[in-house]
Amino acid sequence: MPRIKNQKTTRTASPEVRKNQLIDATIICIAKHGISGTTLHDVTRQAGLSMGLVNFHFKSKDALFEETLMSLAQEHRALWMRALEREELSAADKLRAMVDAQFHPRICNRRKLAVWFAFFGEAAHRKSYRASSSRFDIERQELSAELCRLIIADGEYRGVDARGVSQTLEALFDGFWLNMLMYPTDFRREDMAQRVLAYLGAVFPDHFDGQ
Amino acid sequence: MPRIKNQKTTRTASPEVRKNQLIDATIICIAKHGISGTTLHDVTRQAGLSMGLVNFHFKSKDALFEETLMSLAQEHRALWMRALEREELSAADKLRAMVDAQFHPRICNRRKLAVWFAFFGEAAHRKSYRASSSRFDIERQELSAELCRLIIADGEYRGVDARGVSQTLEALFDGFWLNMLMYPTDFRREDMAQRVLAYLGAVFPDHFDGQ
DNA sequence: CGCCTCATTGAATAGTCATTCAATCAATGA
DNA sequence: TCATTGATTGAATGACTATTCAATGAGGCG
Repeated sequence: MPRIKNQKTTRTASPEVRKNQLIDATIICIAKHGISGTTLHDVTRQAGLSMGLVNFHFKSKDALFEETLMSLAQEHRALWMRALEREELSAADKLRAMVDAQFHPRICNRRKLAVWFAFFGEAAHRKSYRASSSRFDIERQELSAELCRLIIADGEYRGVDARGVSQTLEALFDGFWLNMLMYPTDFRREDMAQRVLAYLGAVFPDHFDGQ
Repeated sequence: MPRIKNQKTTRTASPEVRKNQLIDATIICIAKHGISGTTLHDVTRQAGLSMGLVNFHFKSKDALFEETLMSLAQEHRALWMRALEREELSAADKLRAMVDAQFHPRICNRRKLAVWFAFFGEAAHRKSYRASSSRFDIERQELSAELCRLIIADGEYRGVDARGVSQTLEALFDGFWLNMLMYPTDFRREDMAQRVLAYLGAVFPDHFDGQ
């Protein structure tokens, strides 16, 4: 197998490589020890680098944490965005794809969920964390409400509120995530997408039939 | 107005009074500064007491935090338990009462929600936090599943899974809580109970009619 | 009134940790 | 080869904080 040149282990590397390396290490450390228990010593050891590097590549520990959250949020967004850009899909199929994305193993696993909720726990009193996640959350909320509107029009559903359904969806996503993190044996990843689809089936029976 | 004797401000007070005072102060501080940002100096100042008192009344800062979480969990449990103990209520009414309890202003307010999620954020890596909340969560999960079973039998609903509905309910509770904390203007407390009832109406139309 | 018990105080202690920085080292181009 | 640039190291610094404890004070009881 031919190696890509950049992957050779050199002592020095480009800032971008190092930043990603530190962000990855931060995710592992926060998942293991939480935000309050994660020290720069832990992070740099996990990354196999020396202490001073964080403050060389990032303005501060806080900045590292912010970029870590941002990186999670971007990864998440990229996943659900891909489905929505496929013009050939119906509104219902796009919504189905959003559900799948939400429970995709790349973002919906123990480690990442632990980090998400570690940040949510701090978000209440840290504007910057709230800002990072809210930007994409609002965007997704609007897109899913729009999809619901299309489905309601298409199925001529009476007494169903698009905004209500999309907010309920959002709550289901977050709530299942939390319970998967806390009670992984009761809330298994493979079942959760089905649970959400069952909800959609109850609200939009013509578009999401049972099972 | 006659004062109750114990409320007189004396320099010394019973350990129980002091512990509650410190727990209340802890809730305020965690809501304001998060778990990592809450120091014993903050807590004791908030409580109007001196630094050394925490380690006199509690084994450690950690123990104070654990008892704070426990106190939140107990308060929560007391609220939904009260409804379930009223034998004259139907299963559907009991479920309705659980929904109301979940969004009761005494527990469902910005301050308390911030503290709940601060603890959830740490729960991933702290067994003691997980244990505190899981004990009651599991109890409630089983009770709500039992209520769903009764409703399904009573309404002869086909293709509805009691466990699935109760897990979905749990996710809705947690998910709406999180979104109320993060986006209070979009997710207003008064509407959230309605959203949950709308879900129940979609699943059990004969027991929870629209509105 | 004293005495005793126990809550309370806050300064001292010991430990942790983010951040800084002078020195070192690798790579690149002249 | 040498010089320059920029990444890397890790010990030193300084700030912060949980915990301890000796001294103090209040309340209750004989």
